[in-house]
Amino acid sequence: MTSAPTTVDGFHARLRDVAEDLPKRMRQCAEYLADNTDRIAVSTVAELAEGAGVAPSAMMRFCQVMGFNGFSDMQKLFRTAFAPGLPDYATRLANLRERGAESPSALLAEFVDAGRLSLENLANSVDSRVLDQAVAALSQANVIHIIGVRRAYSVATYLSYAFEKMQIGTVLHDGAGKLVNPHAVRDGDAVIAITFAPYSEETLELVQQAQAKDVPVVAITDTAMSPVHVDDILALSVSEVDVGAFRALSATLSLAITLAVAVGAARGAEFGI
Amino acid sequence: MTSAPTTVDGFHARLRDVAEDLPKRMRQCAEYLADNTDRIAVSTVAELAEGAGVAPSAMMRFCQVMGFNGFSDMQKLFRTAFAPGLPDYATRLANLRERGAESPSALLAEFVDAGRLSLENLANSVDSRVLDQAVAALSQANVIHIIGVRRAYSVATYLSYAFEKMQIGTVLHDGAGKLVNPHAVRDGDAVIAITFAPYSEETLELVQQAQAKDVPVVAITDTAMSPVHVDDILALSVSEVDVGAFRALSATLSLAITLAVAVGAARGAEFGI
DNA sequence: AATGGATTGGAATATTTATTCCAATATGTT
DNA sequence: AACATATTGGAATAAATATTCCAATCCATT
Repeated sequence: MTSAPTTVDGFHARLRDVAEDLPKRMRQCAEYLADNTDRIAVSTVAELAEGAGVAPSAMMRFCQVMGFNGFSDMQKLFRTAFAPGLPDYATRLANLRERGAESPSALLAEFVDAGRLSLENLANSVDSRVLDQAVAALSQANVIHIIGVRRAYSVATYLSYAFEKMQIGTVLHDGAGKLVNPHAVRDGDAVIAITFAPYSEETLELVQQAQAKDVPVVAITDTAMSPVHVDDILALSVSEVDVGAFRALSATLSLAITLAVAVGAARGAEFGI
Repeated sequence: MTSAPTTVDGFHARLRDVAEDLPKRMRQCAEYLADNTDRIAVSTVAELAEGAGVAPSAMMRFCQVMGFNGFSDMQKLFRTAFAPGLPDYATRLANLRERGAESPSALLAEFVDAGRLSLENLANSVDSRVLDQAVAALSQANVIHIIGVRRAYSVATYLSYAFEKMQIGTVLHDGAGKLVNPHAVRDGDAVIAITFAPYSEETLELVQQAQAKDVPVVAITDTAMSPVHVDDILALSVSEVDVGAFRALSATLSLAITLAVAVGAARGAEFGI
C-alpha cells in the first residue's frame, strides 16, 4: 500500500503521478482538485464532488486512490497546513507591487489591473445591437475570413482556432509577406477584421474588397476613430487600458471568444472548444 | 435583534463592540477568536472551544451573542470569504444554457465576468519567485523559442510579436504539419512553452529536447497537474475560469505580456510595443 | 452479440459535529 | 446569610457529513 502524501507539495506530486491512466470520473476529480486545492480545507465532499461534476462516492474513492483513508483524512492535511494569508484581491495586488517598482510582480499587478478595467469597460461599452447583428451575419456565412496582423494576429489565430473547433469553416489571412488573397472571398462569405492603430494596409484592403462584393464585414477595433467605423461595417470597439506604452488584449480576447461561441450556438454546433 | 456581521471586517468590529461587559467565558471566546480568526473556517466548535478553554456550549452561545444563528452560520462567513470566485459553478453553467446561448450580450457578460475572476486568481496565485526566475532566464537567452499549438498558439503569436517589437530575437515554432524543429534550439537559448490540457505532443517534445540540452524552459500552463510541473522547468500556472465548456485567455495573455515586457525591461530594450 | 471486468451512482449506514436544554454553580444584592 | 439572577458545563438530541456497499452501467475483448 502506498502511503498518503503528508505535505501539500507531496499532494500535487501524487496527483501528477496518478494522473496518467485514470478513468473518466477519477480524472475529473484530479483535475478539479488540482485547480481548487485551496478549497479542500473548507469544503465538504459533497461540495467538492459537485464542483468536479461527480458523485460524492466518486470523490471518496478518489481520496483512496490518492492514498488517504478517506476524505476526512485528506482534508486534515489541508486544514493543518491551512495558511491564513489569503488577503483580498486589493491587498494582494498591493503586495505584488511592493516587490519593487521594476519587478516582474509589480508589472503583473499593473497588467492585471489594466485587464480588469478593460473588461469592465467592455461590458459597458459594447453596443449589443451591433453585436447581435454581427452574430447574425456570421451565422449565415458560408466561410468566415479572418484577418489581423501584428498584435491583432493573436486575436485572429484565436478566432480561427475557436471556429474550427466548432466546425465552422474559416480562412485565416495572415498577411505574411503582405500576401493577402482577396479573391478567396466569395459571395455568401463573411469577414472578421481585427485592426488597431496604426491600421494596417493589408487589413483595410481586404475589408474594402469584401465591401465591394457586398460581403458583410465585422470589425474588432480600438476607438471610434478607427477607419472601419463606417456604414455597412459592423464595428465592435474595445478600448484596452494600457500600461505604459504597452497594451494587453484581455478584453479583446473576451469579445472574440464571445463572438465565436455565440455564432457556434446560433449554428447549433456541438460545444466543446 | 441585531443582525450578524456579513464581512470579516464586520466581524471584527462586532467583536470590539461586544467586548465590553462580557462574562468571563464569553470574554475568553472573544479573545480567542480575535486572535485566531483564521482558524474558524477550518475548525469544529469543539476545537475552538478547547482552544479558548471553554465548553463547546459556551462557544455556541458566543456565536449567538455575535448575532449568528449558530456556529455553522458563523463559519459559513469565513468559508466563503476565504475562497473568492464562484463556488456554485453548476448553477452558472445552467444559467448559461438558459439565457447565454440566446443572447450574445449575456454571453459577453459571462466571459467578462470569467475574465475578471481569472485575473484575480492570477494575482493571487502567481508564484513571484518563479516569475522572477523566468524573467532572469529569458533575459540572458540568446534566442527565445516559443511554442504553443491550438489554443496556446494565440498566446505564442502574441509573445512572438511582443518580443520582436522589442527587438528580442525569437523563433516561433508553430508545429504546423507536426513540424517542430528541435535542432534549432542551441546552447544559450531559452524556450517558452505554452500548453494546456490536453497537452500536445509537439510541445512536450520540444520541451524535452530543450532539457536534454540544458536549455532553460519557461512554461505557461494550466493546472498544477500539467506535465510541465517538474523540476528544472519554470512553470507558471494560470487557471482560467471557464464559461460552460469554453475558456478564454484573459489571464494567460496578461501573464504573457508581463513576461515579455519584464524581459524587455531587463534587457534595457527600447519600449514601444 | 456475449462475456467479463472495470467503473459508476445512489441508497443505506456509521460517524462526526452542531445544537439545545437543564440542572448545577457562581455572582451580586438586600 | 438568603435570595434572585446570571452564567456555566455536560448530557441528550438533532443535523450534517462521511463512508460503505451493491446493483446498474459502461467498455473492451472475443
